[in-house]
Amino acid sequence: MLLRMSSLFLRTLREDPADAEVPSHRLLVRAGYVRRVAPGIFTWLPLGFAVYRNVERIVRAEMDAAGFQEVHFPALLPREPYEATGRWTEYGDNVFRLKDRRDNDFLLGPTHEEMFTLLVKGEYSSYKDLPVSLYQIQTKYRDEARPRAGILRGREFVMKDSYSFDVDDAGLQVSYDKHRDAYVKTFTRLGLEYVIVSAQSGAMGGSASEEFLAPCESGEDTYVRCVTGDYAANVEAVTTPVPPALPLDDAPAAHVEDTPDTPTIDTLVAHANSHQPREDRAWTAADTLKNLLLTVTLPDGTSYPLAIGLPGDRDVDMKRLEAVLQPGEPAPMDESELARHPALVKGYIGPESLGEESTSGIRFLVDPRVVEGTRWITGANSAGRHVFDLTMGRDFGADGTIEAAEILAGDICPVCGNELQIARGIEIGHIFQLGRKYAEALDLKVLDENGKQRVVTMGSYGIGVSRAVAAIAEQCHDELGLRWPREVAPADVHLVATGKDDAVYVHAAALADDLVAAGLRVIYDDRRSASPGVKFKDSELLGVPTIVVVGKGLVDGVVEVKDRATGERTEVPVAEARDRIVGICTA
RNA sequence: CGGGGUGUGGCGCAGCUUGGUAGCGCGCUUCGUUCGGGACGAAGAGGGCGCAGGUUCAAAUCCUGUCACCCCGACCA
Repeated sequence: MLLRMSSLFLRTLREDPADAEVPSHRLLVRAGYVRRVAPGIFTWLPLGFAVYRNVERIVRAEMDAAGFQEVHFPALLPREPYEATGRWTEYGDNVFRLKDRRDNDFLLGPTHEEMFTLLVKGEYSSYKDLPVSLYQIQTKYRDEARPRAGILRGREFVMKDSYSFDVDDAGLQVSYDKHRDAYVKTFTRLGLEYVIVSAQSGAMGGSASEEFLAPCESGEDTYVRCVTGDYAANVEAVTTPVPPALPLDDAPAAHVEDTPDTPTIDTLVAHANSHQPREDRAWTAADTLKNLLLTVTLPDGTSYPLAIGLPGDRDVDMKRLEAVLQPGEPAPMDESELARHPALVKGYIGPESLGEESTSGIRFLVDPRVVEGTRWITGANSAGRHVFDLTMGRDFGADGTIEAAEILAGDICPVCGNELQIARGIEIGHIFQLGRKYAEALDLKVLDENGKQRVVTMGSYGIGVSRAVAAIAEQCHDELGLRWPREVAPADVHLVATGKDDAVYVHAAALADDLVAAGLRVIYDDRRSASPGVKFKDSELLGVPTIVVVGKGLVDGVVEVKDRATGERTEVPVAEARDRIVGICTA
């Protein structure tokens, strides 16, 4: 493959595009790989499309190698299958909807669980046919409320989605593990640095779920990892280690105190330290118990009140809260609802007024850190007063625990007890055990060996193919431009001819042909009008891994070979150039 | 949906406060010089200022309305 810059459909930009913030977006536009056509919708230009195809090729190769079979659904889909699983309405504004000339409803597929389930249902009906895993590489459409970061979060994007079908949970686990292995191979080959984190399965339902995240500042997902490397999880899925219970008798008896002018946790702590000093150490915000009131709305429109108690040094993480309450949607309790619970004194709500057995009857869940024997400063259910040394298990109880507190750097690893770090990443893959949700909704069953109907259990596995291109760009660039890993790069060699000497161009063209004949993909900058500076800048911007310069060294019988990633440059005798370059590119 | 911001040649921007009929850089065309780190000179092509009303002798500039886009947040398999 030989691309001549003089005729290549490419225009690089000297300046950053005004609408690009993240590096991948900026560089992919500047280097002429993509162009925006509408918010979250992009055109791939020749070099960008070459990279995209390389990523797609690798993904496909690894799926095929794992024994998964490729199919291809339409992106334009009828309403009915999505109606059957309730997602026609559930997806809301996020799905692109349209009508045909007869006024029938259609949608542009945001995901294809229904279609795969129905496909298998239509073809298979025996346990002997299972397991089977099918996949497709498809353009997906989601009308994101706010597309952002260029290719990273678009409204049209390409995704590889796979689905496994098994008769039982053991089979599902095997299929899941096979996909996990295939993903590990795929992302490694793509040259991506990634972490595998435990995740919530989200609205898709199901149980076991892991995400592949590419660590990166621009990433939208926050995850934690243990300094020892034995634990990583999406913040939504982090579990808080439960501290050991303390003896109930060690704490002083609970006592109510007047605490004027303490509207915030900080002022309360200050007041406590000056008026009710603790015997062993100073009070901190972590010694206060704050009780939040929520109204949780269920999909059927009904709602119920919920109280959450957590240490005062932490806020509620709405994402975590929503994840655990799903499908319920939490919102702060409004004044009118609050007014219906006379036992609650706003600002001074204490645990004694909460709980299903209490006067309010409101379900009360506490943070896992609130274990038996812990003593708290908290509301006394009386304006202007707080209760001190209120001890869990002695003075109050709860209806259960809830993982809703924000995760902070330095929190304890649930596996080994070391500290957790917080980092951001791009979700490039997600695997999870769907279970029987879709099979049940769409009645996918097979006959087992006893002739009985069995609901099939499914797994669902996705790789963001177009997003992976951006993720690689995020991880592989420097201040000069992109630095593609060889296998996804748009070419192996970027051959630059400089100067005005015809001999240089004759020689460079011959070298380009030789390299192509040796099986390399070559971009040859044969432009006579561009200055050397422009050509060097462009070669660095485009990010092809090996840059070869034929120019002023030619009179001394050498060409220059540069490694884009390391910056290393070597002079190579002309006679050896071809073999040396081929060697580098095929190493 | 809430907050902030921006719409002016292909791209990046100035001009708007204090109305007078649009400018700069990059890119593009032609000629000449140049040729190892985004060359230089000269001559050009290309927009009527998001859109719709209004005020005015006169509107990119003022007023009203509207649309779009970007960023932060909410939302998001």
